Amino acid sequence: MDIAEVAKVSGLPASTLRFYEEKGLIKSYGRNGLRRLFSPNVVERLALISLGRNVGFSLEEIYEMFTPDGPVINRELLSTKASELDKKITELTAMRDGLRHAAVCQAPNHFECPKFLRLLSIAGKNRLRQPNSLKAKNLK
Amino acid sequence: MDIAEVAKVSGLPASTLRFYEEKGLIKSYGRNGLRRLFSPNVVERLALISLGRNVGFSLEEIYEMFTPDGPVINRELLSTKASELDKKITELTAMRDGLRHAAVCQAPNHFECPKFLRLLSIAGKNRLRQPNSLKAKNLK
DNA sequence: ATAAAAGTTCAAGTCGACTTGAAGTCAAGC
DNA sequence: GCTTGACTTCAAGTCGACTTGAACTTTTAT
Repeated sequence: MDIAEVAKVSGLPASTLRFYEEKGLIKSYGRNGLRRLFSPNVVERLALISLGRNVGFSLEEIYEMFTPDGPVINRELLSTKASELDKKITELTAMRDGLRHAAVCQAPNHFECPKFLRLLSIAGKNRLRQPNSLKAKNLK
Repeated sequence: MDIAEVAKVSGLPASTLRFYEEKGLIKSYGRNGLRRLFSPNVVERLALISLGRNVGFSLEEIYEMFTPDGPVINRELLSTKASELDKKITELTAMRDGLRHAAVCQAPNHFECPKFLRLLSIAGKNRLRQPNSLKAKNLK
């Protein structure tokens, strides 16, 4: 397949496909002149990448998970990521239920509704976000 | 509370708190000299913002959902966002199950495992990502 | 054989969400 | 009353994930 065809069936712009190839996320198996040639199964891989992006993984995480060096699959990493998703599903669920309730709740604002607060606090099991610079700061 | 205290209990750097205030996501109720004064319930609001960020909402979405103009709450928006989360939960769940399986699967790579592919294709109900420029392009 | 369409590289630009730096202002303890 | 440290503003920088533009090459359709 040429890049335009992959773009069409994947829904991703050609620029993104080039960018992904540069990052090692996909591969073309050769060239026709200058033009990249892709095998059809790149489409499946792109679907996986897109799904990964949608669930909040960075390109780097996706690379680590799905581009093993040699025949070695990092099973521990996969389990870890699965657990992270599990935690996130809890948060999403709490937020969803909170929103659904807020949509019908008559409280003047969300913070005066105990039900809303309780739903959200479920996600609060694993509380507030950590600053990016946590590690660096802690060294001092 | 002064900004350092809010930073401490929220786990967010002061720079982020200033940034959020500038964006209208939080408010200080006044100043002591130059210094901002925050009411304690800003902490609760910050927890909601952090949760929102964690579930993938942009600051703008969070603003729209939780900073009503006047007493009007946009209930339809909240329902819509709840449904988006529902869809996302489906994706997260599929990815989680795919990863959990891949972690123990003996197939040489994930794309040769029918179970992995089937799990992911569940999320494929709502398929590939759309290019940013979809609308613009379609006008022509 | 030639011109348009489609592809290529590489550098620079964009966008959201912050962070960092410089330069200045306060308030609190000594 | 003065230093020091916590705060302030505002501009600029950063990072990830792409996108865009310019200059160029190759098909491909006429």
